[in-house]
Amino acid sequence: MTEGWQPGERLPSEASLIARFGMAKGTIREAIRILEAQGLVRSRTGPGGGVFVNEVVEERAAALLGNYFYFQKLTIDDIYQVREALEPELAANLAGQLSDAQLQALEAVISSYEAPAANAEEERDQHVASLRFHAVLAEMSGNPLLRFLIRFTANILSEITVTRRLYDPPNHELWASGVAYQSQLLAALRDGDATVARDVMRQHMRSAKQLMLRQEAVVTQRFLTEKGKLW
Amino acid sequence: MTEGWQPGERLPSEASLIARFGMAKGTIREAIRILEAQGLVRSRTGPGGGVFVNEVVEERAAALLGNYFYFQKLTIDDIYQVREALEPELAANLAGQLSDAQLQALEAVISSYEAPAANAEEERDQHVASLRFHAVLAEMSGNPLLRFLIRFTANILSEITVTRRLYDPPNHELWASGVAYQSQLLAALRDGDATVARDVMRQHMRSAKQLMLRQEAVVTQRFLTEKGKLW
DNA sequence: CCCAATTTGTTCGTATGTATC
DNA sequence: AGATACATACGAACAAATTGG
Repeated sequence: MTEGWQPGERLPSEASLIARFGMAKGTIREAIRILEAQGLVRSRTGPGGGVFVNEVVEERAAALLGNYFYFQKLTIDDIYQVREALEPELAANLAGQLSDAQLQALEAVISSYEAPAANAEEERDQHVASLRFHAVLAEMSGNPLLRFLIRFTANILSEITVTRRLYDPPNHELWASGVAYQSQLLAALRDGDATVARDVMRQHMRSAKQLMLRQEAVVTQRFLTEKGKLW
Repeated sequence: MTEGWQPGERLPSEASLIARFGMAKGTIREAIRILEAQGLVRSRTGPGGGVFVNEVVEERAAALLGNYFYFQKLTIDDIYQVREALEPELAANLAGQLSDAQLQALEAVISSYEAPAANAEEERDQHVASLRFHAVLAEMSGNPLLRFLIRFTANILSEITVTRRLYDPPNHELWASGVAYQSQLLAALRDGDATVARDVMRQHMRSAKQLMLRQEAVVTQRFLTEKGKLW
């Protein structure tokens, strides 16, 4: 950071770091691992290889933050309290701002679960896909903080849904109301009506929270893994 | 994680990990460093020492997440959009829930900046302390996610304020309105009036945002003038 | 206060894997 | 196909820190 290195730039080779700091290879390598674990650098072997500055990607940041909440006892209530605050804000923010291509992308997500699920596996996939709607929507926000937080919370919920099998037994009510709210929301976004978009999203959150609570409030006692990831 | 180890429990010694995985000492140590960088373990030398499972602490989680936003270039607008959504929710949530001791703790924070600052250094400290009010308030929330997010955003703002010297020149208006809003908020929290608490906090956020944006504009102008860059 | 045992921390030399030219 | 320039891995030795006798 103090050197002002940008993503893609190469750090000095192991050999030169050894010389520069007067330390042994093992020590230097441990230091590099510390940076690598944080997602700040990546290393490549071979000629032209080396250690390179890396822009921390969302997946890594979310996984690292997930480690923190592995030890906290998050409830469905906790997560939805935050979602109820953030999601309507996002909806209002994006109303009238989306291109036709973006609106079509959102429609495509909805269409992936507008038909009733035939079995438990499909039910699970639709559950995850309906949370993916929010991740896709957040992706369209110009606010990196809001975007990250909404995708992170949706991801946690997706994790809980999959690992705790909250999709089983099938909840037709949750499925139907979710599709209805998201369709209404899409219309409001297209119309550019921020107030309606905010209200619909707020109702959507409150409704989903109640239905999820009914499926049973459960804590996250698990690392975020690839399973159930939205990206 | 798969072994179900809890914070405080000891991992196998380096020697046994070397034997168990059939790898060299350096390789095992790099693996441990990866866990340590994430805040998941800590290691101690000496007899009775070793590598221990560690509950990821908030500071570490915030620092790791901060690495992500180091590359995302957040604006004052971005941060306040999230604060405007989350802080009123927290205020409403805590109304009527705080003990006398907690209310007094909040009063103590406010009192640290209710007298006008004498110089720039004091001005800076008061700026930071007024953000600390929100961190202390969030600490009292039973929602770990909401608590973390509010403390994280307040921390980012505190950093921006200090590194970009947003406290200079002194802004008497920001200082006075901040104290007034926080005092009103405290009264509402004591009265247990969630609606008023939410509204006061919302107003506080909107006001603070406007004033911060004005400070930012001042800083930008000063920067451009100092550099002699005109366009 | 010192010594011995235990465990992580560091060093150095060597060998291997991998990607590029 | 082979030389080269990197990171990766190994193993043995030594250093430092901590605890208990």
